[in-house]
Amino acid sequence: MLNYSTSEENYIKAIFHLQKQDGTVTTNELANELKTKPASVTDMMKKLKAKKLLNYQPYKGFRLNNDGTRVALGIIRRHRLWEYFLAEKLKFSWDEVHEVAEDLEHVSNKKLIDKLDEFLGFPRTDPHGDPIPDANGKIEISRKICITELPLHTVAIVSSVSDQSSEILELLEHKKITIGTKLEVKKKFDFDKSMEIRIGRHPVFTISDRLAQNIFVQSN
Amino acid sequence: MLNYSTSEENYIKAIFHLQKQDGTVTTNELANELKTKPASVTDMMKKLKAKKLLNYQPYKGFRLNNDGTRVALGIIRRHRLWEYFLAEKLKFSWDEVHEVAEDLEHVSNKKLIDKLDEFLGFPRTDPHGDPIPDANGKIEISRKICITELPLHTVAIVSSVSDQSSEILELLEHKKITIGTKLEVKKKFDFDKSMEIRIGRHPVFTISDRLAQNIFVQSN
DNA sequence: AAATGGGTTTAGATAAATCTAAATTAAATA
DNA sequence: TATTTAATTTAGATTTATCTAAACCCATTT
Repeated sequence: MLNYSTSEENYIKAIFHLQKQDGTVTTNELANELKTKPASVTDMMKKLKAKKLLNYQPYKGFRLNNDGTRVALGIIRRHRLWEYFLAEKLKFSWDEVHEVAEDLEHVSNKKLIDKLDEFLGFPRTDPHGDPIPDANGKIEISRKICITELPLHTVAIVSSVSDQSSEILELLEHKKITIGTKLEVKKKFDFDKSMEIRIGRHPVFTISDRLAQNIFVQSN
Repeated sequence: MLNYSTSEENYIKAIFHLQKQDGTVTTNELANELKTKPASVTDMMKKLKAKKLLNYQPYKGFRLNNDGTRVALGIIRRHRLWEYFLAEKLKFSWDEVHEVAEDLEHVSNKKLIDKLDEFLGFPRTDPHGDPIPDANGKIEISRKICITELPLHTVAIVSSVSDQSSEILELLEHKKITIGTKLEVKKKFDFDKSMEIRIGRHPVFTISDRLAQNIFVQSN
């Protein structure tokens, strides 16, 4: 099991998150995601290609291969276990864990992570509702759909939120939407794609399309 | 509170440990400690002097000033809290925690460390018996003496071991010497400075001077 | 098919941390 | 005090990760 630099790991993780399903990732997308410059991305892609972690032909975009995916899942496992630890044991609030885990995830001692996993009782999801890969890199494919796709008047349980900036988390807290919240979409407006939702017996209220796109529910 | 690179932190910590009491640290000592080259040490000393963390005149050795000491105590606090966490919560064995903590200590998020401290119940010493600085950088001055200084036939309690290589810890484990062990020096030999010690009602056995110099007991 | 323009890559520079080899200083010795 | 030697510093090179600016590719549009 080779070790990768913090910078390499950040690139690998970002590619994993961006490549979703079948597509490839472009230089600009990645530069934007990592708040770096396209030239830096190209340099790193050459390096990761040389390390055989991704498929990359100049001008054609890139995609993690099997080895790269395995590495990415290891990083995500560390990140999500630390998030769980921070929320569950250290009582960090939901919107603070991501940032701290960004640093902790780069400490890559397998025994540490496996023992942490055991200490935490082998949690299946992190505080945002995202599945945690196991020690072998296996991850539950979460059958989740965005509430923008949810039929009207159907109660569903919030299982995760995708954007993990503290801004969105602050907003969700204000609206009292969290993992496990039961909600129902009452109305959608074509004009701005905003929607009215209801939580339990509380009055109906409005959320923007931008926010709705980041809220997911379990679809089993 | 400024941030320092992993490399800077390793230098600061090493100086702190080497400078003991009143003396200064030399370039070679530090290079040896950090397994680096004297030229690299000189470069870093210029940098740390520019950051006003130490007193340094070319060819005269160096010593942390107040700010440098404060930074060092922060690093040591993080290191020892993680060691405690690893031993107490993750059930790492005594001789494994140091190495893992070497990585974790560089994650320098004050809130993380203060919450970890609280979660652990504000431990006073790490698994090696060394005191943990509090959130303000206060550290108990441990009144400990080396067993080489201990008068004969005086029972004392092992409170810490200084060298934290896995080699010494393996040897201590074999000899059944650990923090809290009650022992008594029965005989010292001038020739090789080896000594015979007794633990509880077990038969007397010999330890080398090299080992003895790393075993400390509380002297209150 | 030629031109345009956005996305991408290359070229060359910079900063951090390290190294080797050479020069320098200070302390010990003759 | 002059000399030797060991420790230390300087000079210059290397690696990693980044940047800016210039060059390049290619798909879409005239």
